[in-house]
Amino acid sequence: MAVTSSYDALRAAIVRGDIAPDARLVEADLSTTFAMSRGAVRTALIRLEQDGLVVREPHRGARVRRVSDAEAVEILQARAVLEGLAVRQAADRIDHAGAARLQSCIARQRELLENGDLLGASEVNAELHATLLELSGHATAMRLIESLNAQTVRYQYRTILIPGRPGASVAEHAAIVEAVTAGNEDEAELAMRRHLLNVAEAVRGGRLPGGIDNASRGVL
Amino acid sequence: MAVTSSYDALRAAIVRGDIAPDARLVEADLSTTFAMSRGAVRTALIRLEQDGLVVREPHRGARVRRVSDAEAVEILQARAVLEGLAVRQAADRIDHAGAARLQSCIARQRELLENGDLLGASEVNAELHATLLELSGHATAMRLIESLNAQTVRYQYRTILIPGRPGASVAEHAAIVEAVTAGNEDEAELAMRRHLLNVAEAVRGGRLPGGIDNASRGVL
DNA sequence: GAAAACAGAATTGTTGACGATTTTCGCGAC
DNA sequence: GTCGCGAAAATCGTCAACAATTCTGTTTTC
Repeated sequence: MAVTSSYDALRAAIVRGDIAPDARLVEADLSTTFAMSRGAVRTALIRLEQDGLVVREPHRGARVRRVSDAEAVEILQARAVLEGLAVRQAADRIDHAGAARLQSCIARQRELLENGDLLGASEVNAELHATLLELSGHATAMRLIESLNAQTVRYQYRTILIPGRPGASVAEHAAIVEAVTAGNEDEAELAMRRHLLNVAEAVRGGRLPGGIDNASRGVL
Repeated sequence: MAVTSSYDALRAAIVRGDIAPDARLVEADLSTTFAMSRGAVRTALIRLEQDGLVVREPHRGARVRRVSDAEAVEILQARAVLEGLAVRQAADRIDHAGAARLQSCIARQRELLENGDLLGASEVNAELHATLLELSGHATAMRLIESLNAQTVRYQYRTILIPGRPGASVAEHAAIVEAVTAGNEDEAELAMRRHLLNVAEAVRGGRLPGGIDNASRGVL
């Protein structure tokens, strides 16, 4: 079984939201909670800083980086064009097996949504994006998108709570999959960009109704 | 003034090409040549690994990462869409001062090229791209592109040696600047993508001075 | 003569302790 | 009451030494 390095463990904790933004990351504390030497924690923090998940100030320690709403929009814009590139390439080299996997995602997401399972639909959402990336075979785009996505998972749960957004999302996904399976590169890229720019717009403008904002912020 | 950290010094040496790809980076050696503690060198290597400039294998040390031709193409494709995003935003918020700076780049590049100064033209090329990024104000795109560019500077000198490429390049740059100064977002993005995908095509097909066959492929 | 086994060298990884810097907190002056 | 000031605590940064691992060259054995 995978010996979870201090890096992986810390990364997962931050991405998952177990550690809140701006929370201090004291090397000594982490070394005890993760049962690892301070040196190991230190290198993990350095790597995480380069990942953009952590900020370190000299002699002042590390904190998990808070990404502002404005920056989340920027990140989604970058993802939009990069995933556009990926699906373009996916459309170019799509085969029957790949198409089947994509269709499966769509079907399951639609079903989960009809049952009101927002969380499950969100998971399938991530799976769909991951599948598209894998089918693209574009290692560089994959690496960049993975890195960007890690910084904004916190926002996933906010956008999915915006009324009407899940329904629109599934329609947009269907359009992407349709274009990819048809081998239509231009349309695939366009559909992906539309989709992610819509999400960006939701983050930018779509202030969540009332107190749900704070609630979701604390939750994950 | 700026105490060049071990990280900056090593990074510059690798990016500049002073240290060849696949060259071993022994911590003890580096610590003496850079007059810094082994610990500092160690953290620098970790950061560089996360940057994608260095690979480290357990107990086997670090080497500067060699990027294959295929990967260089991928990186240029990623840059194409990201810089497309950047110039789109630059076109949105362009002003007189910014337009003047861009025109200056074009004029100087054209002049240098007429005098046969390929190296100078290449420098102005980098300056133009940097200026466009700065004018876009898109911090995220800037960060990503900077990181990608550091990995492929080695290829700059190969593409510029391909007959006909510098001339085409200046024309493509002019098209980009024209679209940006005109505030035409769609055309700016398209022109930038055409430009960088042409460079990618030159890297892919143009095995050094041998094949001039790179016709502009239908793009987007 | 070739392959396996072994010893020595080279290099990385880890640990613990110590120095440096920032932050915190108590205390006195105004 | 609060503002400044200094000492103590907390925390990071660095260093040297040691352990662990891989590499290299030599020797042994078949």
